[in-house]
Amino acid sequence: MFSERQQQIVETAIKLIAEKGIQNLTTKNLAKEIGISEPALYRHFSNKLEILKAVITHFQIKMKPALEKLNKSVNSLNKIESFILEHLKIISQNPDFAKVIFSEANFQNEENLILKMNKMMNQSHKILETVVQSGQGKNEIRSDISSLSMVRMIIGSMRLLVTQWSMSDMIFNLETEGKQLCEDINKLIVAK
Amino acid sequence: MFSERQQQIVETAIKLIAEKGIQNLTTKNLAKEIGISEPALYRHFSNKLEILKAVITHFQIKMKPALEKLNKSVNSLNKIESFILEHLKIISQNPDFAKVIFSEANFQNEENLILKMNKMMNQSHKILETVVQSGQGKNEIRSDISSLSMVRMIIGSMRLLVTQWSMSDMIFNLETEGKQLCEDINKLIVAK
DNA sequence: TCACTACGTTAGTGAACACTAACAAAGATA
DNA sequence: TATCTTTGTTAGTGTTCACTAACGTAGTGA
Repeated sequence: MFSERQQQIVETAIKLIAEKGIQNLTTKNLAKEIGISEPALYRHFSNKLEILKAVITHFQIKMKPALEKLNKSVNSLNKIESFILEHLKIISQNPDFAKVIFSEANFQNEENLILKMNKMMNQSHKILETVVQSGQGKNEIRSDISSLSMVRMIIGSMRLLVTQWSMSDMIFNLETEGKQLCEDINKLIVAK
Repeated sequence: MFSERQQQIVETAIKLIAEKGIQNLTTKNLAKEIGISEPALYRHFSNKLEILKAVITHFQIKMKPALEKLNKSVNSLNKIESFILEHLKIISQNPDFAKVIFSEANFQNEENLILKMNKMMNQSHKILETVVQSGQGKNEIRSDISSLSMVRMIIGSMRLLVTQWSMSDMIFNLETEGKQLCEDINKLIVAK
């Protein structure tokens, strides 16, 4: 789908945003970082907006495995644990993601980009909500709490963990800290 | 501390950011929205960065009451409920806040602004962590979960709720939904 | 009355922005 | 060999950016 050069452009764009925010993503900086001229960028993308769209598509592709691995578990609690840890694994392997992926506001000025980003997020939330509801049905997860609140707590704490990791300049191990969070979530939501 | 005109500038800046993101905050747009000329802005702030600093200070001032009301409760669970609901109350009264306050990445390009923003956030987190730990000591809150995880879940779910509210164009009632979340958090963390 | 301060204005600055016109050269195809 | 496509270059476009110089004027206090 994307040529090698296109992938290089997208990955460099993410790197630039991660370093100094969206305002650091200029065609000049992008071309310089790659080592080509500005007009060369336009041989691979028709304009800057297309590059940003490709950035989001890139996230979608990279994050997909985290959702696919859910089905390897049978138990709902294991599925939730897998959901969290697989996401954290991918993010810790691609540290630049952390700075960009949860900052929806970055793309706020372009209607299309927000929609694309929201769609991606909502998809994840719905999958997790299905898992929680199914777990409640099978009496693996406590049923006195709404699945909506549970999903908010699981995803909310995961996102905050990533934000803290990224803002602390990756000072702690994301996956280790994630396992601790998983254990604690597990204790809270398991059915008695 | 801030003159009336300065306050008007800060509030209009927040409005512009909320509408179309940080890239919509230009001196031209700001002056036009207020109804004065661009150079007039510079009679009240020496440059644009000072305006952004004032935006964060504005948040600090507006959010302060949410922390002060904590001491009106004795019970730890009530304190946590108050922490969440007072924050949500202020945000729902100032809807523009929602779009701006949790988008740390917006200010990523200016070292000083990130520090100022992080400091504000960490202060909140520490206060809440103290409340949780004290609640665990008094056996009001279950002690088999680390206070760090609890704080992450409470603040994480609260932030996600605000993000969802803001991204859905305030389609639901933030305070009503917040009360439901509080109830569910309460059930999860109360000591048995 | 006169000077000073506060707060506006118009008209403009250089720098940075996304993007383009025109051309060059290497490799594949006819 | 001749032509076309792909992918790069240099040199530039008009627009927008934050910010400034110079000036006007109403209100205040000596």
